[in-house]
Amino acid sequence: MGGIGLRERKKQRTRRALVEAAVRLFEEKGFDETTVAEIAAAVEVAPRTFFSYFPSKEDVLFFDTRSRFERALAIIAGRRPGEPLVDLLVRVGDAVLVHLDGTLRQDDRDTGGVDGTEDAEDADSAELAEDARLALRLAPARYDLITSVPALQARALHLLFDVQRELSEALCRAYKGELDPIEAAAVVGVFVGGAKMAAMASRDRGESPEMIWAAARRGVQIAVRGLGSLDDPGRRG
Amino acid sequence: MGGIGLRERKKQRTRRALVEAAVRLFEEKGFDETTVAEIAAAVEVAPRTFFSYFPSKEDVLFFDTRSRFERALAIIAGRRPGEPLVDLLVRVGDAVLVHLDGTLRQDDRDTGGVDGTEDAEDADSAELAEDARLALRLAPARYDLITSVPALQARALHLLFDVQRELSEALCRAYKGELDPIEAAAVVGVFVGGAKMAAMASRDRGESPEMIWAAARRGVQIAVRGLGSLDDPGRRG
DNA sequence: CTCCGAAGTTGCAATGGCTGAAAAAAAGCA
DNA sequence: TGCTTTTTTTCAGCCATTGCAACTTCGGAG
Repeated sequence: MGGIGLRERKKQRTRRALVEAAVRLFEEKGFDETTVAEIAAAVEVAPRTFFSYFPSKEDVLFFDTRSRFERALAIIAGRRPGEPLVDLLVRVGDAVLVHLDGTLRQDDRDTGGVDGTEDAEDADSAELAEDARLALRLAPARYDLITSVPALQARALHLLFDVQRELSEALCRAYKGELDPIEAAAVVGVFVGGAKMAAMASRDRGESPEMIWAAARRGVQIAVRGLGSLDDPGRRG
Repeated sequence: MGGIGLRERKKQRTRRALVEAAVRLFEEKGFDETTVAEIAAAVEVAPRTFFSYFPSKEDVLFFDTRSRFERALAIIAGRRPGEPLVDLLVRVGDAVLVHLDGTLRQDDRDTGGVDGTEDAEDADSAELAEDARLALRLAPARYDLITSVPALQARALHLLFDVQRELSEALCRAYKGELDPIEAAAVVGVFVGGAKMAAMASRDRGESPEMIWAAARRGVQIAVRGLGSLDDPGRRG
């Protein structure tokens, strides 16, 4: 069921056209001021069709969340033997967030026991690369929108939450015997929570992308060392 | 502007009636199957009036979030001199989450420089107590709804996110010179993230309320000790 | 090459959340 | 009681989202 054939190709093209039109319109007129009908019209599709591609107006902005996230799962499943928890988490974080190339390069069918027939796999990875290209192009606009439109922020948080759950399970599996389910969940929550809030705080202060990234790293560092370490008198020394 | 007078009292009564009717209907027929019109009808108000009390159908379930959260802010602002970060956070967590009494008792206008005239303050705290009573009564239903209805879960996550931001700022103020804004945000993210995901994992496994609470504590513990501590060979000893 | 079935698209109609504006009712006050 | 301020109600309407049935297109058999 992967995807060859004219049909599938056309579908993907429409999907991306919808994403692109949506982002452009959201930027130009604002999210609330843009109607689904307008997005559909821009792509010359019936409004009804929009909803066969995306479950809601918000979701069009998260078209690649699933595949991005599956990379993360694969990395966890492919834990290197004896790899310490923190190292693995950092690898996952980098892979997911650097989000630029990665999918564009083609050298990483490393991990996870996945499936796929010959043709289908080629077609799929082509689509994946195309999606990555699109994501790259839309990245700044998307970022602005998600951080400034409440409805999109809410959607993002909810998606992230669900992702975290699945990551927990994967982590638990990868560290069977070392982490119980509760611990695994806590680990993911602590890690993601620290990075997320630190980055957000940095962003709120109007800092540059580099500084936001640095803030996220500091957040992770605090997660790794533990809150207790902040109480030590005479740190910063 | 606090609230004495028939007018204000009536308003609060209507507000609570809306909450109560909404929760009852959501439980009976499901969230999606309940219309705002029905909730309004149950309280004998015009549908339009519902939206002058709550900005959305979801928000009716979070009627006391704001005041609950303000307690948290007050506790942070009232940091005991020299109190270690972790201790304060635990106090905040307990105060907010035990959520049962607390507001019902009347012995805690301790912290934070707030305002209020004589009468208004009395009236307000009466309302607060009434809200707490209502919250207590609705707690189980509310819990079920929020954890099972996606729209409500999303709303809860978004509210929590905004709260975390403000908590970060408060923390930064309470530990001026000890925590910079990024650190403060990371601290809150790590703490809340750990507790949240651990509790959720416990819940997902169908565990009892006590175990969920215990899980949250373990999440906090991991947040405090740091992820790094989990890599130490021979913990669990 | 043509015809069939699957997959996808469209149009239509309806539901229901949410909003703005202006009229009507209630509460507070002189 | 008569005037002012708040709230509620009415009314009209936008738009997201959905179910359904008709219609089109693609891919593959014969």
